[in-house]
Amino acid sequence: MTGQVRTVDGRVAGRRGQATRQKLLDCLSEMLSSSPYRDVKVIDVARKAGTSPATFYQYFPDVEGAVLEIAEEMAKEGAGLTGLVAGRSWVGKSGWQAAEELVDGFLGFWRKHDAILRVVDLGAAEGDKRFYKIRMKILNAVTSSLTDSVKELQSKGKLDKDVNPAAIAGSLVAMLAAVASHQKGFQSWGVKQAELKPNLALLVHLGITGKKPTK
Amino acid sequence: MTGQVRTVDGRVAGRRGQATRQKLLDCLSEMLSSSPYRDVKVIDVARKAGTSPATFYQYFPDVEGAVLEIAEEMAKEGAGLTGLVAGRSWVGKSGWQAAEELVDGFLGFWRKHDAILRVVDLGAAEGDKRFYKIRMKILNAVTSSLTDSVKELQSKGKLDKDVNPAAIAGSLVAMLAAVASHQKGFQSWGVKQAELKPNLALLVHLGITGKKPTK
DNA sequence: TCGGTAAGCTGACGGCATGACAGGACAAGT
DNA sequence: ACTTGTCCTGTCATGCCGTCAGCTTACCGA
Repeated sequence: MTGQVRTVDGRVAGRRGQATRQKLLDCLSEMLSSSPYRDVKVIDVARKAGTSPATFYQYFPDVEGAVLEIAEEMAKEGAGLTGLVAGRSWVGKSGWQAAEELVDGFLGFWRKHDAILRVVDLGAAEGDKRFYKIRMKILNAVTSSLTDSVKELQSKGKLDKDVNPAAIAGSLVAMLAAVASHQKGFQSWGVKQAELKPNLALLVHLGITGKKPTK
Repeated sequence: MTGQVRTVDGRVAGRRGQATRQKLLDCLSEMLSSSPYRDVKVIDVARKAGTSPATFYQYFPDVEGAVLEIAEEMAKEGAGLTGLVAGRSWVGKSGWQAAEELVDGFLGFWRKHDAILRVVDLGAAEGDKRFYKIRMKILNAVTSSLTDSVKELQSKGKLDKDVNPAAIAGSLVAMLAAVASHQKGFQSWGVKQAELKPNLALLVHLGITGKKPTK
């Protein structure tokens, strides 16, 4: 299943090849953090990795292809985000704690991978199915768990029947992602980082349970 | 104040020049809707406008410069979004109506300008202050009004004192923007367009007032 | 009517990135 | 040393970028 790493022209990559490949990915990742996506050139990545453009094209069809690779890697790590929600109780104090930890974990993940995530976001918004799929993979990790939580509360009669669990969960997750992408934006509204989190947690808690949290 | 339109080399643009300039902007706008931002080339825009690349560079320093121009134009229109919130009452049935109309108006605006907005979003996320400023201009139109609404409810004692109005308002607006950018994403969770809006309105209402809406 | 002046446009050019290929360097086994 | 398959790069054709000089067009005052 874990098909060997292959070059563009079909050869299987050996140890040395994989190292070069990885180095190219690392350098690309670094460049994405420091310069606009539109201005990232193959030649710069290759130079940074101490190799030539031709080598780059041996392992990736183009910049986009390499970006997808990095994104895929990140998506694997993102699967772990499920743990932030799965099996959590949303009643009483533990509900508030669940909200806080969800916000914290999510923002941390997004901040860690912000450079690649904004490219994924762009690709998805532009309608590229490959990026779209990766974005879904990450968000689904959280959204589907949250959806289940909402459904459960609904079935216990603690929540109106006419809310759509998936819509609520999806919207809240989208909110977390958006806020994480533009954290700096809040500073111009006079909102500090530390203040942001509890307010996000409040919104999440309100959205999931329909009630104010008991802290 | 309304400085004349000027070419890159300082000449003032006459009627014909402004027409060409506008045509270039229109064509660029169209291209942004149909192809990835990264792949939009000056030569394509020029060809589409029936002119030459050199002409493009007479009016804009580069693609980014032209995009900023389009974005600025849109931001002016975005100022009208204030009307969706300003002077609204958030109590009782009118509160639910306010939430519904806010969601509707916001999603409509975002959908109308989705191509340019995703580029603005990217630029802002990458830390480009010019894009960032434009994004703020649009979001502020709604956010500051919403912030006022929250403050008012707070001063009347209808809302906890420890919530930060700006953080709440900003987060809700970010949510609306994010959901609008990725509306298609919700379909894969089995959420239809029409279902999405009332659920978003519910979240907005909950966030602003802290209470379930009375419909 | 006739220049004069500024606006408007483009052909052409050096420079650089792209993407493909063939051939040389290198490591490992025999 | 020889073979085999991996790995890298020099080189090349192509195409876009960004600039400039110079040509055409429109406007205006005499």
